[in-house]
Amino acid sequence: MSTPRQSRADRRRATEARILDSARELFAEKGFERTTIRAVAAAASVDPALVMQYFGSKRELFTQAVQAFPAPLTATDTDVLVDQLLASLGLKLGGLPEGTLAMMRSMLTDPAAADHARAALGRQIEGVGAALPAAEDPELRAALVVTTLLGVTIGHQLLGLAPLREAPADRIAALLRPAIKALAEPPE
Amino acid sequence: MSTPRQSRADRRRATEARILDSARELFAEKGFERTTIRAVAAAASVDPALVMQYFGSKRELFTQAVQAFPAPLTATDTDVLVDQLLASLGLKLGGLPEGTLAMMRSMLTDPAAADHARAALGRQIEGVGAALPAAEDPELRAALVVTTLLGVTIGHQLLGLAPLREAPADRIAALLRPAIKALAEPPE
DNA sequence: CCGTTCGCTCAACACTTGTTGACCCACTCA
DNA sequence: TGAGTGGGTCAACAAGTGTTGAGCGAACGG
Repeated sequence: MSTPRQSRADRRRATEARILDSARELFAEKGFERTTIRAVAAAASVDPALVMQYFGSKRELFTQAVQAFPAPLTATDTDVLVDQLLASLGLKLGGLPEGTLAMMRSMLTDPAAADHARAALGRQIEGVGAALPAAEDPELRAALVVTTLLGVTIGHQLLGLAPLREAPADRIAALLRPAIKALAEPPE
Repeated sequence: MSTPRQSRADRRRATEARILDSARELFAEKGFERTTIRAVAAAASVDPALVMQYFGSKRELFTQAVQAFPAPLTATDTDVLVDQLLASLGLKLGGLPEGTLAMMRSMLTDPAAADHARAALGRQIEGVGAALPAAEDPELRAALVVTTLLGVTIGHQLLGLAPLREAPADRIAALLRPAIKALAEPPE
């Protein structure tokens, strides 16, 4: 029993990761406001003070636990773009990363999260807009594409609407594809 | 000065309405959690205790201030349906009623609001589904239609994304229409 | 082997929140 | 005019929050 199975540094890293995981999960489930440091600490089997010691503040914990929306896309072909979008917005197996869900969950009620989300969605819109064929109002079209997928994701992942929860992912994608294309391409 | 300009009952009704208006506004702007009874009372130039006396609890105040999503639609023709949807989801002049915005704002972070929203959206989906032409998966299509418009509304009214804020409402409606129709009608 | 580091806990503070009961006073009405 | 109703305020409580500083004890390093 002279040497412990884990070094001090290992334990330290493990605890920090455990806290971060619990935080991500709770933030994704309940949002920023309703998630308390004490609850995160309890979920990670740790004292609340330790969370503060490691992350400094609840805000900073949130920032570290959450991850931004998926990186902006780069595609030139509309079909490829649609594929990328459908894939990136969580319709695939396993859903979105929990950090992204946490971000989205708090987007409407937390000013800082709202800023973050606005910026990330803005970048996403910019990326999609650049990839759109030379149509009128590419930015507006891109914004509609992105917010459409945002709405479906919210209804699916955050609200858990029954028709969406029960439908197979590729069926949703198949139905969504023509709609996205209609937004992306000039119908005239 | 023997008779006041307003009867006691009138004043009573007026202050109650003032409280309700302030509450609606604040709930719509900051959501349930971040809106405090004290802030509502201050906005209505009234003592916090009076808010409690009139509405019993913060929850009850929220319930009374908020109003559900628009009533389910009844339409048999797809084009008419699309018109109704575009009109009902706040793209028209003046935007959505503040009570509905309050509901949507708190939808993702407040369990009670989430229940309410799920139910209302469910009814809306049911209504749209019933109006859809006899296609495959009418409920799923309806859910996609509704969540699509939900996403655009969130991006527009709650997040204030620039491309949507700056675009004229009928332009948005014009671009959205083919997409909605693509969701509603079997492409095959 | 012993002093030191450091991961971690304990107890408490300061503050905000929803909520309550006692109270005041202008209006009502007999 | 005088008792009483009721709109409205004041001060306080109890619970929960983020946050902090002192301290314990096991792992570390010489």
